[in-house]
This record gives sequence, C-alpha cells and structure tokens, in this order.
Amino acid sequence: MEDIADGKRRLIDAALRLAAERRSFAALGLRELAREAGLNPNTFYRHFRDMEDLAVTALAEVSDELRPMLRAVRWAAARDNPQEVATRACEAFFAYARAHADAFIVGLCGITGPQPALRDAIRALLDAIAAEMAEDIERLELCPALPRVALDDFSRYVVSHLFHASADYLEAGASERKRLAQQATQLIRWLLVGANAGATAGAHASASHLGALATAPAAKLS
Amino acid sequence: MEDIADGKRRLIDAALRLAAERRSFAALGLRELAREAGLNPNTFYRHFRDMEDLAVTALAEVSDELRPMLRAVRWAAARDNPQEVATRACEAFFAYARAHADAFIVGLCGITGPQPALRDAIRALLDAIAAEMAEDIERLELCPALPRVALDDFSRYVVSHLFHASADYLEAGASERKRLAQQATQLIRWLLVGANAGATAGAHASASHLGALATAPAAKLS
DNA sequence: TGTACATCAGTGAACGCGCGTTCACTGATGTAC
DNA sequence: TGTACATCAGTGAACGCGCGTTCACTGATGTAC
Repeated sequence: MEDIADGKRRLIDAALRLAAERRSFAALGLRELAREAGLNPNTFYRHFRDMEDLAVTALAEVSDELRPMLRAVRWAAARDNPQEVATRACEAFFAYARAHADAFIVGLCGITGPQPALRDAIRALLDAIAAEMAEDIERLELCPALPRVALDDFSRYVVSHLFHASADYLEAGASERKRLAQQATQLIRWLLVGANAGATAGAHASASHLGALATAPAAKLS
Repeated sequence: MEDIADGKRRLIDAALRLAAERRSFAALGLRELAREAGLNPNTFYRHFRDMEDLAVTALAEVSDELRPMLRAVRWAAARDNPQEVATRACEAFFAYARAHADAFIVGLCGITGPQPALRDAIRALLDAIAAEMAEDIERLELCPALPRVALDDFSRYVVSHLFHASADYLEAGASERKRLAQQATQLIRWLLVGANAGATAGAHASASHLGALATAPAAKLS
C-alpha cells in the first residue's frame, strides 16, 4: 500500500464504498465523496485530477494484489494436486471478489462506463490475468496437448466468464455462490475437453466430420 | 411499435442516443434528455414515472423484437443446414446488436447499473433467450446426446458470452468483428464437445479418470 | 543546534449554473347525447 | 348535426438545492546551511 497520504486513502475507500452502494461510479459526486470521506471538497484536487484519475488509481491497487495472488494459487495448487488447479483458482478468484466487493462492483460497472481510461485499465487487467493464466498452464504443463494460441483463447474465455459471473456471485447467498463456483468449474472442464478435442483432431476435422467421434484427451486441469 | 405517442417515441430514442454516447444511463439528466428530444422538460412526466421506467420500456421493445428473431433464425438455419445453426445465430445476434447499438450499450451498462428494475429486466431477457435457445436445440434435435440440464447450462454460457462480447463487437472494426464472431463460434464448439463428452462419459468419470480419453460425439450444431 | 525556507495536506468562503420537480395553463382530439 | 365535456400531449414560469471549481489561506513536516 506504500506511504499514501491519509486523505487520499480515505477518498479512494469512500469512492469505492459509495460507487458500489449505488452501483455507478459515473453518478458519483465530488462533494458527496468528500462528505463521505470526512474531508473538505477541495482536498480531492490535492490528490486527483478528476474522478477517472481516482478510479484508475484504485484499480491499480487491485491489479497489484490480485494478479500475483492468482499466480501463487495456481503454482501452489499445481504442487499439491494438479487436478485441483482450476477449482482452487476459481475459488480464489471469487473469494478475492468477495473480500474486495466494492472494488469489483466498480470494475464491473466501469468496463462499460463513461471513463475511457478506466475501461482500458480494466480490460488491460483482465487481459493480463488471462495471459498469466495461459503462461502458468503452459509452464506447469497442465495441458500439454493444447497449442499456445488455443490456450490463450481458453484463458480469455475463462477470465471473462469469472469476471462477469462475479457480479452474480457478489449478490448471491451461500448456496447460490456454491452453485456459481461449480458452474465455473464445469465451464472450464467443458472448454478444456472441447479445446483438446479440437487440438487433437485438428480444427477443420472436428468442424466438418460431424458424424465422427472427436477423441478428447482429458487435461490434467479438469 | 404500436401507436405510441410522438413525444414518448422521441424521448426513448433521445435517451438511448445520449446514454449510449456517454456510456452511462445513470448519468443521464431529465432536462438534458428533453432538450435532446426537442421537448419541454415536463413532457417527460406525461409518459414516464422516472428514468428507470423509460429504460425498462425501451428494453421491452428490444426484447419483443430480438427474441422471436433469434428463434426464427435458428429454425430457418436448421431447415437449411443444421451445422450452420450456431454460426448463423451468432451472426444474427451480433448483427442485431450493431443495428441497435444504442440499446445494446444501454443494456450492457444497465446490467450492473443503479436501477434495480432495469437490471432485473436485462437478466430476465438474457435468461429468456437462453431458455428459448435450449428449447430450440432440443426441439430441433441438434444435440440429442445432451440432457436438458446440460443444455440449459450450455445456453446460459453462450448467451452470457455473446452479450458481453457484443460490447467489444460494437467498438471493433470490420476485421476485429470477424475475429469476435469466429471466437464465439469456437467457444460454442468447445463447449458442445466438452458437454457431450461429459454427458457420454458421465460427469464423475470425466472429472476423476484423468488419464482416460473422454469420447466426445460431435453434435450437429458445431 | 538553530534558523529560514519550501513543500505538502487540508480549509472555508464564494461563484455561477443546471438540475428535478411543482404548478397552472393551452389546444387538439375523442366521445356521449 | 351540433353541443358539451373529458382526455390527453405538451407548455412556460418558478422554486430551492447541490453541484464543480476558484481563490487565498493555515499549519505541519521536511530540508539546506
């Protein structure tokens, strides 16, 4: 968290709190934010150019924490039991979302929101997570039959799903959360089997030979 | 479009235009909207209770048009060539998104936005599309090996992906749009093969017998 | 060790402005008899 | 066929309010010599 000024910290926290509560970062007012943070409205200008600046700063904090955490979970799970990597990584993702629910809600709103810099930052974060996921799968040899391009596509699908599913996850009760986690794992399993079948049979073959059985070597991950 | 009052029509259109332009329905002002529509601010109250009311009305129009269109495309494609159903349905979805870009952007913002009724309406629309998709696949016998529950999950994954992918699609240039459409088809193919493998081998088997080859009968759809 | 100065976080008053909402009104279109 | 009345879409003025931003200020902390 570095040595960040007290007022700056309070402004970021208050912004995430208010924006998550109303589910809109765009509709957040400067004076309202300062009020929530217990500061003079002008103090905002000491630390941020505008609201977008604040949002990007907050997102960077999440990025710096979430990305290494996910990598660590993957490597730890792979050491313990390669079969559990997907499940444990999903659970870690959702757990982090719950622990940082305000930031996640702002992220979910922000990816389609009015601030271009925030939109780009969120997309960049998701892309980075997907890229690191593909790299980890390759390095850990969790899915040796899959070529890297397929791995990249796979990772993007999964990260995108997890991100958007976290919107439901954060609203859900305990049983519904469990269901969502299981659905995420099912999605991953299906994708892996399907991608592996495509890789083994050849992309054209599986698309054109409809009657044929595509043989799918199950990956370690699923 | 029924016999809808002129001012009401202009307010809805202006709202979609403005909200899409700024990528936020929440930050849309009533006076600003009336100005864009060329009407007195008070006219708004003649037709809508509040902004959320307007948004839900606009979404209902999309729903009434999009859902039957998708069903028609599926049945027409199945008649012509069952293998092309997925591709043609994806293309139809994306084409509709382009043709109603403003409404789609509002929908993409709205699903995480501050208006609860709008959020619910968008989710209900996506659920309805997924349910109809599952039903069509079953009725047209596009994927006979898949049990209905798996079909429901599959459809939800696909609809969710298409919806969120349309955000990128609407921003993309021609070549990028082509890539996104291909990616959507690839996702569907992978999911289908994976789901079929799971259904044939049994859910437990494919999860526990890691070394084994899961046999995946390719569905007509892919 | 003390002094002078710079930097930095935060304050408080003031500005003009656009906002949502209200009220009482107009004028056109339909409808009962 | 004409008349009286109701309904409906839209108008225009007025209200009080909270907004973003500006200015000149304070007081604490660091730093050069």
